[in-house]
Amino acid sequence: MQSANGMGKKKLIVIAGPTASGKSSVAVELAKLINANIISADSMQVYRGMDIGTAKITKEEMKGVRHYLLDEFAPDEAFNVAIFQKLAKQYIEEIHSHGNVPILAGGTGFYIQSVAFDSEFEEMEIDRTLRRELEKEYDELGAASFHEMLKKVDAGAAKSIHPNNKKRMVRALEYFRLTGERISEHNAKQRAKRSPYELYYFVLNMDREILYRRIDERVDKLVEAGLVEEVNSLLMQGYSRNLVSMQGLGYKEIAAYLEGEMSLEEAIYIIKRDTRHFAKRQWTWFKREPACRWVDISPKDSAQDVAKRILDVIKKDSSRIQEMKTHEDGV
RNA sequence: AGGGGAAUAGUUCAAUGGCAGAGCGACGGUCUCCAAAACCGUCAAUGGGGGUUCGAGUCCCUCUUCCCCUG
Repeated sequence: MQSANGMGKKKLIVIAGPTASGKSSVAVELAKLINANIISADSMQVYRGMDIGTAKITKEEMKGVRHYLLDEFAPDEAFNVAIFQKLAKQYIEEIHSHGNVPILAGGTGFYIQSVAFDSEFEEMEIDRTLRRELEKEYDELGAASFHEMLKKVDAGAAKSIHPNNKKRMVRALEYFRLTGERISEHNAKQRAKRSPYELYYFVLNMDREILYRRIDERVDKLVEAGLVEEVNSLLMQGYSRNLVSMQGLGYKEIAAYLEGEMSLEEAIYIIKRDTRHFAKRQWTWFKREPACRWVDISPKDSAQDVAKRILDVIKKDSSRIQEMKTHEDGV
């Protein structure tokens, strides 16, 4: 019998948080405690050959815990939420079928949402042409006229999307043309969804000052570890600067440096700044997600400590759900 | 010490004597198929004192601070 509060549902643990908060190692420690497997929820770590810039977890750091969705794509392959969701759902099922618990770990809130709340995406692989056309139309008509056009078919979307936001303007109209449904209505429906999982959604949280310092330090370390060489090697292999994967933090800036557009110092400054901005956007995302539980950590806490604290919360919740279940059965 | 120059938002720069603006930043936010992307909003300044003028960031005097040159 399926009902609210996770009864009858399968467990899914999420370890999220801003970049450089220590998610990866906490996820590993937690996985060791409960015999779980980890699915990476990261839009950049799926790419092979992009290791240093994405601060990808190493074999040793995995400590024998199985990780999914790392290194699955070449840097010039298309990747997006829909693809992520499809694969992640497959892996979750596979992990459950082995009797293990899946941990979704990463910083891409949008991707986590798509799995944790099972967003619906239509099949639309083929339709790159329509999007191209709409993008062209947007450029030709200008933001204001395009906005008017959208308003005629989907007033709700037109109201909530800023005319300057080309990506979402185009997407909203594309969605309508493709499905005949308004994206504003679709989104409202999706937002009302409950998780199909017994969901434990944790967000690692750290003092802002401290996190920003960690980001600066990490960028310096990445450069020392050979970020420039990594980007150079990708370019030499023929991966173009305008690939989506090459828009990742650290990659576009170092590519610009290698092309002589800026000094290395400038590139490093920009990477640090933009990574801080990124962390801020991640916070904003998780803040508006009501399912999130914030785990305050300080740099002194070891990954094991944090993992234990998280496990305590899971146990408590889990036993409450169990109680409710037996109570319901007894009635 | 003498001579010259500068002083405007956290920072880099704007502003015929006529409503002090912009970029970067900091802060807040949006997000349901490019999301490490894309986009929006808010904050914040004329170094101190005097004068000229209907009106001074702008002109004059003075103090302070900084830069350059000479010694």
